[in-house]
Parts: sequence; structure tokens; C-alpha cells
Amino acid sequence: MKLIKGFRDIFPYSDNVIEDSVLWNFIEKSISSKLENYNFEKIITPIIENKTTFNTGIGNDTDIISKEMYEFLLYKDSQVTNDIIYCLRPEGTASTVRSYLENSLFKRRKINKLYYMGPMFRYERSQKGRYRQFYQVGAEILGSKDIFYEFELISLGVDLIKETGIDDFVVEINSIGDINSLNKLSEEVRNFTNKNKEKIQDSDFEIINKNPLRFLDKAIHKYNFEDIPKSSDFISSDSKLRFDEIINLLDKNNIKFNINHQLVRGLDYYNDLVFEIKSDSLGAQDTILAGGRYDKLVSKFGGPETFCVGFAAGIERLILLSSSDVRKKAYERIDFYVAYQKPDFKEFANEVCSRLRKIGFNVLIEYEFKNFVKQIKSADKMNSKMLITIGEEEMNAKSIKIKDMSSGKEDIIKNKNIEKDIKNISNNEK
RNA sequence: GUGGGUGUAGCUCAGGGGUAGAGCAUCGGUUUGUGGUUCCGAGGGUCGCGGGUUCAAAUCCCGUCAUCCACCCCA
Repeated sequence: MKLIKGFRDIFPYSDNVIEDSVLWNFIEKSISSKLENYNFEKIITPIIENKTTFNTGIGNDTDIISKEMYEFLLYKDSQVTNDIIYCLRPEGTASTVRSYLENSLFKRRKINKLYYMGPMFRYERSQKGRYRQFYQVGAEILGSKDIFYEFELISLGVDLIKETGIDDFVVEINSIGDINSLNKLSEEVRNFTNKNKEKIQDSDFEIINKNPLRFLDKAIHKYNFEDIPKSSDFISSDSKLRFDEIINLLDKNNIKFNINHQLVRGLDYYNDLVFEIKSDSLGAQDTILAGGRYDKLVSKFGGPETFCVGFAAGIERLILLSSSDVRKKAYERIDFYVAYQKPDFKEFANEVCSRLRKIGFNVLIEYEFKNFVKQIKSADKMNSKMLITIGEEEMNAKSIKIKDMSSGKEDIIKNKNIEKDIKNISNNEK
């Protein structure tokens, strides 16, 4: 009986922040509510897909596909039932696009703003901020090339990060050029590497033959070439114009960013805009959020030409970086602790609880009686905002006493007015 | 896949061939009407797992597993 290597349980009161379900819950909620502020709708796709979805989606020669996929054949009655290879999804964009096409979302709305949140799987050595099962939140805008959508997405990314209390981050952006520019660049890389044949390892030539751009991404740093072909040398005037526009928009809206011409992404489907948000305090895995434009992916899947832009963020990484403020807030979730002085008062205390829960409050009562002082200490320990005490006096006067735990202020409320008066008190708090 | 560190109580760690330890946390008492930093006490361990050396192993040796960190790559 043991957890699988690289996987983890998430449970309450864990000493490890990325295993703490209370914090997880809080952060997932604030992320979703921010996404919904921006009018993104949630899409939920299975965590198992046909492997081909990712082969065509991400690119066969990427590390994700060639060495990090969890793939399997379906076994039933001790035999392989067919020869379809399934896999655990390693990322969210390919599944989203698959579902987008399969459900004809492009026919239902011209522009779809979708988000997903859930576990992804990659078979790699685990490390700080990197796990075999990890959670991503992603946002995708399908169906428009409007530059404002690019802006909206970057702005959303920044907001999501701020939402978790992170402030030491950097936004980096680049344009790798449109599809024509990328083709030109590929050709140029091929020429360049042919010229420098004797300096380049055979294994890297395999990469070049499959996809010259991947060579720039993963192998170029091994060599000390000076005049390497750069995306900025081949960028078309259209792409250049778009890049200037997004820079302008970010500037005007006070979103700070760095231009990084070295920035490329490890997945095949990007063109034009690419961006990342990084933090220094994360160790080797410094990217919190990354994305870009992917205008050819939908047609690669057999759909109509569709302009798309999106990003994904690592939830464990957001949680690792979350501020102490956010962590504290996650534990301030109890509105009322109901303390009763004698076991005989339990029935009434319980009734008060039910009534408060019915009108939407988070209420804690401990049914195994312990002495009054202990109960009050417990209210404090559990971070309850308010304390309700029910003792002899209250029972006689048919009332309850409410204490604000941070100010110490007390109120007495008549039994029959509980619902109305408590709403007033908690409104005054806010 | 490669390299290094670490595995002893729920957590953080001390101990280093001869009866298993501390702090924090938990629970109880102090305290049957008021909380955060009072004081006292209790529970909790196959010292990661397997093998070897020894009269005796948590301790020494070998293996293995897990975990952390870095490389690679990525969110």
C-alpha cells in the first residue's frame, strides 16, 4: 500500500503547502473567480485521451511526447482489447482544441473564451515545482486575432498571479514571427547547420532533420556559434506590427514586461506572440505561467482556420509562491463557533447552528462536550470570526450572545431575531 | 536518463554498538461564563525496507525503495 512515485495526496492541515487541501481549495476558488471576472467559461475534458491527440497537437519530437508521456494499452480479460494507445494528458491545450472541434463550439459562438483546471501527467524526475501529476490552469481564446485579446490574456495572467499574493515576478514577451517567417527561419537554420556540420553532434542532426526550430530551442546553447539565425531577423512586417501593437497596449495599461528575443516555447504549435511569467524564488523551475498564439493548431486537427491564443499556469508553483497573507486567509473560513456551557444546552446550540447554516454561514459546533473555556479556546484556534455563547443567562432570556473575535465586541440577540440580526451584524463587519 | 544530499513520533530534528529523546502539534487537567504568549500531565515509534557482521544493530557494511536538490526539459 503505497503512493505511486511522483504523485501526492492533498489533505487538510498538511505541513507542506502544496499538500494542504485548505490552501488548495482557497487558491483554486480565487483563480476560478478571477477567470470568471474575465468571462472565461470552464471546459472539463477527460484526463485520458488517445495518444494521437497529443502527437498532432504538441509535436512528436518534443520531449513531452518522446519521453514524458504516460501511455498505455487497454487490458481486459487478460488481453489487449485493441491497438489504440491511450495516454494521460500531459497538457491542456490539445484536449481543449479536440473538444472545441468535436463539439462544434466554433459554430455555437464566433469567439470562445475557455478555461480548464485539473491534473496533467508527465513522466519525469520530480523536483521542486515539478511533479509527475501536477495541476494546471489554462485559459484559451479561440476564434479571434484581435490584438486586444492578446492583451486581455496577458493581463489576466498577471492578475491570476497577483491573486495568489505573488509580487516578485517578471513578464517576458517575444514574437517568433508568423508561419511564413518561421518557415524561412527553418530553412536558414538548415543552411546554417549544414555549413557547420563538423561541429554539430549527430544526435542534434536528428533534431534538425525533424524540426530545425527545435534545434534552436533545445540544443543551440551547447555550441558557441555567434551568427545564429534569429527569429527577429526573419520576422515579417505584419508580425512586427502586431508585436509593436501589443507592446504599446501593455505600456498604456501599465503592465510591466521585458522583451526577450531568446524566448521560444517548447511546444510546436506557437506563432507570433509568446510570453512567460517567471519568478526567481522558485528554484530551477522558474516559469509560473506561459503561453502564446497558436493559429495553426485547429487546422492541424482538421478544423477550420482559427486564430487562437492561450496560456497555462502551474498551480503547485502558484501555491509554492503564495504569500503568507493568502495562506492565512485560506484558514479564515469559519464565520461562527457555537459554544454551549452545559451538555443540556446542546440541542438549542444545534438549532442555532442549523439556522445559521441555512442562511449561508460557515458554522462550527463541537458535539462532544468539553468545558466552556476549552470551547472558546477552540474557537480561537480554529480562526472563527465570531463566537456565539449559549449559557444559563442566554437560555433564560431566550437569546444568544455574539462576540467579534478580533474586536472583542459583544452583542446579544433575541432567539427569534437570529436570522435578521446576524445578517445586520455581519454586514456591518464588511 | 545522469549526479549529489536525506530517511528516528503527525511535523522539525538530536542521538551514533548495550532500556528510544527534545521542541512544536494533538488530547486531558489547571478552569462548569470568555480566546491568542500561564503552568502540570498523557498518548503517540518494527529509528524507510531487506540482508550481512556481532553475544548484542536505530547505530557498522551491502543492497533496495522513497524523498529532496541540480542537470535535461517544462507549468
